[in-house]
Amino acid sequence: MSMPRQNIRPHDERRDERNIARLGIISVQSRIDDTLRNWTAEFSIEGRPYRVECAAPYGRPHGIDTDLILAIQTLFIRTGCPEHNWLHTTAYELRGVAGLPDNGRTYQRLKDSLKRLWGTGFMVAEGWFDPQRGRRVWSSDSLRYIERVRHHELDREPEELPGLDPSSTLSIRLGEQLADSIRARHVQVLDGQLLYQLEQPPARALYRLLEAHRTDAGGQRRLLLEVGLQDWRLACGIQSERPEIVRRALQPAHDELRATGYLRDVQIQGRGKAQVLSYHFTEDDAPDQALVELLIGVGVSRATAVLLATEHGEAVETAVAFVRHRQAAGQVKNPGGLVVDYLRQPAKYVLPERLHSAPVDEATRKVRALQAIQVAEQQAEKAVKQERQRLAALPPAEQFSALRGSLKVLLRPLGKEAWAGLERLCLSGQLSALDVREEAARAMGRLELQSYLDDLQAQIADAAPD
DNA sequence: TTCCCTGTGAGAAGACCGGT
DNA sequence: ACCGGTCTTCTCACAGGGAA
Repeated sequence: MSMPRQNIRPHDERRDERNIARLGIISVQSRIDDTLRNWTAEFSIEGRPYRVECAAPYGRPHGIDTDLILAIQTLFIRTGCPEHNWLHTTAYELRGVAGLPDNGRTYQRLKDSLKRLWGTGFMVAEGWFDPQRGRRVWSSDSLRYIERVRHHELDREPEELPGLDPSSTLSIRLGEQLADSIRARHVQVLDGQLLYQLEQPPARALYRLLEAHRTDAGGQRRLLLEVGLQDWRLACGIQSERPEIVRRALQPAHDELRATGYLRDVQIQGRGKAQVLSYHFTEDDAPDQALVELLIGVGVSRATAVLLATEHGEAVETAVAFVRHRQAAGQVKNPGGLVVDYLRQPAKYVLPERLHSAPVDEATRKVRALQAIQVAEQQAEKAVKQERQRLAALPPAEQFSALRGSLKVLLRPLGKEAWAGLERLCLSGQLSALDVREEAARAMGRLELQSYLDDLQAQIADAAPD
């Protein structure tokens, strides 16, 4: 059972760690030879070398695995990137954020996908950009997308990854480096609207890959990306070495990305293995990319953000500041909508005094775009705190019933009798359900759940002599 | 079930190269 | 410059099997 949080709609932006996205671990192909369990790729994009060695006992990740890893990272960031690296969610929520249809087959695919992602381990040599030190680290390291997957069924003993169903509760522990890198803000923002428009998984995967590679070390998004076919084949995880097959695999994705306006053009020059692909991105007419990122950060789609930044220029900063101010003061149901409305009809709104600001220079603006991400995360944290306050104010019985689900998951090993005892203590107010849940969650994060449960059991036995 | 992605192979066309 | 041999790459057709 996850903490109540702002629901993510299909059109909201997705977050994605950029280092690993560049490695091409997840193939853009929709089908793949799953007998291939080990592979090594060495390639170079925009002059940056990459070397990856992978083992995937359940087959190489591909197709919807991209959607899933985006959903996992997005949800992890929304819950404030907890230090224990666990994401507690449900198969239903994950499916929704991944943009997959809600039917029986999806849950089977979700299970397969999680297994592939969890099973895939990789050694990365070179090309690891350390955001803390602001430079590339030239060492090799073993990484994993997902460290553990736990699936809890409320009334059944846990099994190893049993079949997922919509009501099941799912806990995913992100790989250490992945989580650390996300915390260090080495993330890219992907346009949910665009992801939603792209019908085929290869097109979505290619969009993610292009975004990761088009951004240079300074954070600037290039308008042209030129890649050698051989390098790009490895970056995309296309298995065939035949140049015409590689092109054929990319063709539908190129068509889709052009049709949605993300790419202006794709040119292919040369012949055979010496071919070079030139991706021409649509010129964002917005004079300043930071403004666009700022808007996306409050939930505006990329297309709309580009439009607004073009039309309104620096007023965007005031608008975003206004919405942040409103958010901090109370509830804003739809921050994206409020920003749009503010920009279109500023007369409707009264601006607080301190938000009237002088025009700022380029550097300040970039810093602010970064801050916007941090602010969004602080907002999420704040929402969690507010929810905690609301729960704390409830009478014991109501508090218990509100938390019943998550307690049941956390404390499942207690057994029926102790559970009944716990219920009595919580209902009578002798124990606070909220405290119990928080302590249990903390204990779980420190891998000390068992000793906590033992303590709790003793407490229950003392308090309720039969 | 149908659809269509992907790998394979045949044959044709092109690129490359050394010899005349 | 021309030729012939060889290797690469392209187009096309087709089959298998995973996705919807």
